[in-house]
Amino acid sequence: MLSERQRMILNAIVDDYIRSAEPVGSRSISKRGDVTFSPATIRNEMADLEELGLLEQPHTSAGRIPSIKGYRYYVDHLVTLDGLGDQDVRKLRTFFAEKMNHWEGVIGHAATLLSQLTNYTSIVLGPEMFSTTLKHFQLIPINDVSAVAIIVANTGHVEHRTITIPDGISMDDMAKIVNLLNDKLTGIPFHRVKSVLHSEIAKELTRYIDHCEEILSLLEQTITEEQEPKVFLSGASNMLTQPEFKDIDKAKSILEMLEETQLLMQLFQSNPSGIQVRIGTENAMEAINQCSLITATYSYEGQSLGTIGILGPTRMEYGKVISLLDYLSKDIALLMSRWHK
Amino acid sequence: MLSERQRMILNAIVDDYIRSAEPVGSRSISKRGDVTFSPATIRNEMADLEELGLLEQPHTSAGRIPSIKGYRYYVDHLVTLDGLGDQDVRKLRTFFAEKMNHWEGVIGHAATLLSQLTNYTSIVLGPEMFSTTLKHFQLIPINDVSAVAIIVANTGHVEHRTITIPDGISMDDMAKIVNLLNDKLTGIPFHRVKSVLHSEIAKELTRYIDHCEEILSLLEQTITEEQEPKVFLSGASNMLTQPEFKDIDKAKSILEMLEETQLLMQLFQSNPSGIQVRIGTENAMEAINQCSLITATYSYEGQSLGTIGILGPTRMEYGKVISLLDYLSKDIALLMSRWHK
DNA sequence: CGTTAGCACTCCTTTTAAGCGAGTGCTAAT
DNA sequence: ATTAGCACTCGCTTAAAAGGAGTGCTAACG
Repeated sequence: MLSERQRMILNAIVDDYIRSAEPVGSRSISKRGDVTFSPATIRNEMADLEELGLLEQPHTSAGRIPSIKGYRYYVDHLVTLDGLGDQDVRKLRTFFAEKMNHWEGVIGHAATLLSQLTNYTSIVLGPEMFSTTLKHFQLIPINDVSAVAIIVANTGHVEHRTITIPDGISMDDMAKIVNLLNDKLTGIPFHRVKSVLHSEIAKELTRYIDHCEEILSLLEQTITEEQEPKVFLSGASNMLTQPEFKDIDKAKSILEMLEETQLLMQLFQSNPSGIQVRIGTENAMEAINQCSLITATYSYEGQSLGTIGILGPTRMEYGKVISLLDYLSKDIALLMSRWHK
Repeated sequence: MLSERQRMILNAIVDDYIRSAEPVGSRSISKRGDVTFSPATIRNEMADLEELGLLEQPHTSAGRIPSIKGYRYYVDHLVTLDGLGDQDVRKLRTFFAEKMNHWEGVIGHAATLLSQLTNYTSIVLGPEMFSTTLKHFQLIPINDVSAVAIIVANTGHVEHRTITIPDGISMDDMAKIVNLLNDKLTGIPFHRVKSVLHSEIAKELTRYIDHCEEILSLLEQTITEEQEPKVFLSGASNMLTQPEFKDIDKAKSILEMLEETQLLMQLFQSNPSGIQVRIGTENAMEAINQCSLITATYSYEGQSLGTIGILGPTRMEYGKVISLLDYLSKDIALLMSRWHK
């Protein structure tokens, strides 16, 4: 349990360090105004806080910087969430104003906005189709051997891919298949599509058409494989602004990680609804052990759909970022519900 | 006009500098084996080459490095295109083997491949729809007020966006409009869609439906706005590997530029078919004045469709990159023609 | 007893100086 | 025409010195 004074001092140190990126000394805290004790007193408290593991010293005779544990305490107990400035609010308001006609637009724009407002890197995961239902399925022939399969979800989400039509399947057959699929699958949640495809559709299909196994597995692939969400990244170069990454090698390993979509999705794996803060080594990923990741989920009809997140140095403006993510995730949810209500 | 010996020396200097990134001295050239003259002789020639503007000296008593003009001469007259190693060829072969079912897959994969094989940054522009024709147009209602418009090109390219249905337009009306559009627009090249929409469609539409101006402009937007090609980027972090960008600020300004899709498209603006090399300040963009950009167009039925490119330091392995781009652009063209023949 | 002034000490950072060495340009010899 | 020899330049590395921010401890103060 920390005393009130210790908490004030810890708060002051974290705030100062977030601004300056340099170890904070007792003198500078004493001069801040909000902590009215002398440097000597503050030094004593700082020694205690260091013993508790909340602060560390880069070397003897340097100021203190917050440890991971220190940031954690700050985030859990001290941070103030007033962080949205006038400009920020104005930009966020215009977020609604811009006409967006597909979700990629919304999500991509949100990513850009986040990185611009924070000067950190933003990572945004597009909506998962898990809880959405199939609205429409269609095959459009391109030529004799290939067709475009188009899948529309009830959220307006569209996926498509080109498939090769197996030999021995006529145009008529295709039309029948499409009708059958629309009959049976419309309104079915995507995560159940696969089983319905196997149980009901397979039987019907064998009646009409030969070679049905082939086309069935093709459709299965087409419909089920595309469920992985898309990742949007913005402001990766902002990482280079941070003094902690002036070392090219550190910067490089982070940027390399950011380029691997797979890894980013791993990073977002366990996202409980609401806002989550992962500080430094609390992140599983080696490359971002000196970073903090703050994520917020956006949801539609109570179901959490996707995630927006900010990656920055552990020395991050937690207050500002948290309130921004909170605000924007609700905005996105609202925007999506307006579309599809 | 350069003498044979001068060309050998220039070639040796460029080759050496590309490998080492350090100013090349007369002594080290003399020891290479392929230029059998003494350092003193080589020094004389180097002084001449500097006077011609092909070499420069970072400071007195340093070795020489190629100037922009020097690289230009190297690329135009000296470079050897044998650059594809065994591994490279093997990886390129597997490019065809992977199953790709939409063009984004091909293009994205090509970008990854290029950056991995070269350790530079690759930029790839997806196919322009300019010369392609409309294959199918469809509106799929999502709910009472919105629908998804889907546009399929004869190349299998699919675009979609959500539109809001204006008041006073019924489902029947929509169906009529879709039929009309498919009748009139199928087979029409995209660049002519707009005018056809205004001339023929507008007349017909006024007969059936009120409020037609509104929906017409909506459709026009939908169909014409989506023609801008998509940009794929890979290996941006490779820039940080190059010693010339160990300076964080230089690296940052380049990475920032790479994040702006608009700028990248500008960069590719004038792309005559075939391979183009732009060295250093030959690039219009300030941020990449210390970079070289090599681009190759890939085409389909004689019409150049899109561009693949490599961005690296001026000290780039021109031979290897040029042959690689040449090879891959033809591969992509072949792959696309196989789909749609 | 909590708080604060004073002071010696630590250690990082910046500055200055010296020496090294790769490379050049010129001259004279081959 | 080519090459060996040599004095000279200048960036880079290493070493030493100066500077300074900040601490921990002790003793004095209210």
